[in-house]
Amino acid sequence: MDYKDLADLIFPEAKEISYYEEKYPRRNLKEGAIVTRFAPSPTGFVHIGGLYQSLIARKLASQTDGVFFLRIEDTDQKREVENGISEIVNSLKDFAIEPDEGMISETEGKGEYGPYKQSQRKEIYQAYAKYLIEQGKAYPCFCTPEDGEAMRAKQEAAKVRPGYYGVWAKCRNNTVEEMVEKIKNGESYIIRFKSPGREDRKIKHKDVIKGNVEFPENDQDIVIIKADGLPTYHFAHAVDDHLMGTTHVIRGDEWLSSVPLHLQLFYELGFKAPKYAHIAPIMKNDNGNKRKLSKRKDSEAAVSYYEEEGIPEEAVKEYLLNIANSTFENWRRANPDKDMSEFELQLNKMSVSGALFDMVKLLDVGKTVISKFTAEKVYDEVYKWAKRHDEELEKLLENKEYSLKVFGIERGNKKPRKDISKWSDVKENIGYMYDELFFNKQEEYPYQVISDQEKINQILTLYIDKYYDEKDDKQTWFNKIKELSGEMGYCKEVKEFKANPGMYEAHVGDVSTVLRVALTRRTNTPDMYEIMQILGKERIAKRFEVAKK
RNA sequence: GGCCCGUUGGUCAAGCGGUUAAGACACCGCCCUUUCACGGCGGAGACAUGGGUUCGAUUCCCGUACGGGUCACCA
Repeated sequence: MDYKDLADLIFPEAKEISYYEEKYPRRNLKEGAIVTRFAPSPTGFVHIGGLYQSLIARKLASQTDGVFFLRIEDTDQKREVENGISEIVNSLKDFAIEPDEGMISETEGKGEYGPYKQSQRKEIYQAYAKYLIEQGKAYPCFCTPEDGEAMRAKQEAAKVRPGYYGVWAKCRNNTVEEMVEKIKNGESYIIRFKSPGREDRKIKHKDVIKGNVEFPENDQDIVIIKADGLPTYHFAHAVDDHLMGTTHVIRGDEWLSSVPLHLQLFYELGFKAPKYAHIAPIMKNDNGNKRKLSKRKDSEAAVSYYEEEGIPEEAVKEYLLNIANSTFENWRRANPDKDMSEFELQLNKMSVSGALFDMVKLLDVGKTVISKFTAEKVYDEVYKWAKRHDEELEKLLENKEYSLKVFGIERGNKKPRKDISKWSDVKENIGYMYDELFFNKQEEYPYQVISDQEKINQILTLYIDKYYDEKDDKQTWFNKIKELSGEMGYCKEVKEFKANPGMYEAHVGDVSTVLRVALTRRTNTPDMYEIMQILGKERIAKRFEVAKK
């Protein structure tokens, strides 16, 4: 009886690993090409951190003519969620991050290195587990979960390091005969890796982001195949990333402390280890404490939040790129019109510690991004968003020709307006351009300096009857407001007004404010000349009548 | 608790032995011949802490404090 017999008894059906090594040949890519992946579990919505990782992975692969694939890690059926894969696929799609290979729907994948869903790779993992058993590098463990708990309790009481290692690894020293007998008696078991490591030895590792780190060697006999026959994360990671030709493992830094184990696994399996890039998480300030953005507590942790708010995907990605490489900001200023795909991301310039998520900054990026959109693009995006989230707005936007005019105000010039940072702002920002919204709302008129209704009525009447002409150019239009101010006894020039305090009751700006407020019920709007042009005299007159009450 | 990692203005961050310690967002003021936004100019605001090493430490070493991560048949 030897390890070979044991291996055959445990996995009689498993193929030789040479079969898989041939089936998945090394990728034929140019020197320096990065092969990487996003490997989430289908446990619910995609986290902003996941999007961050995929964005970085996608960029790196694209920059080097490499490959980016999507692998689904569904080895824990307990945590699985319905339509979990579609959720992930669609989220990436929403942000225009397209994998070259991997899952493309709940059930289908594309690419030569699949299946890309771990639950469908069971036989592969078992083949490699069998291979380890044959070499005496893995063994069946008959300890029950209850045994494990008891062991931990004992370790805790004795104040020793917890885990399945050394003298605590009861099943590691069973003879082959004992193991075979237990299996034949029908005892249930799992497969553990027989770690050759020693805790008193150090291992040095250079992480692409974190730099040099030093850890004790791994000496835990970790589980590689669970009772359900599926692998644990660690084992699946080693087998998959080897077979799929991953050159760079980009993942959250909660994995950093598993590196000694992973390196050991790769070594004992005879695989070449990939490079590791451990990304710091995106944090949130919670009452003065930094903590990871949490799926439970923080709505902004889910990428769906950004779609719901109407923050353009470009803005979210630019913001994320900002966090990833601070040089991005400079690049963007130097290249305001280039596509962000032209920016070259550098992994080793990524921050070692987690950045606090800054919504204010994101929205600032958003308004800059939107300011560069054409009216047509703004219209399309707002309309698309409204269809999903705002029926009332959607109806208004059905008048495309008119809406394009509205979105065209102060847009397309050198200094475009920057007043929209997300699509959910739109209704509030320009809703008054639509009569349906304007007249249906019972809002106050927030007059400022000139607030006497008599005076206001006088201004409105004079303006519409005597001064306003649709054919005026902007200068003439403005001169007329000055004239009106003069006629009302107000100062025609702001500078003069300021130079002679107390001399005038109000100035031309205050008169403009009256017009603006009567027209829009806002104290701040885009260029009033353009607004009037779009509204037309008849609608202006009607609004003034209503304002006069 | 053990083991790792980190700590530059409110936030994101350059700098890595000698700098007036960049820049961005936010904030404040002024200007831009009507508001707001944009833009321009200016302002306030930082090297966690104690010891070393050094002619000189934000930069190097050690300790302390604080923060984060990790110690599953979850990923």
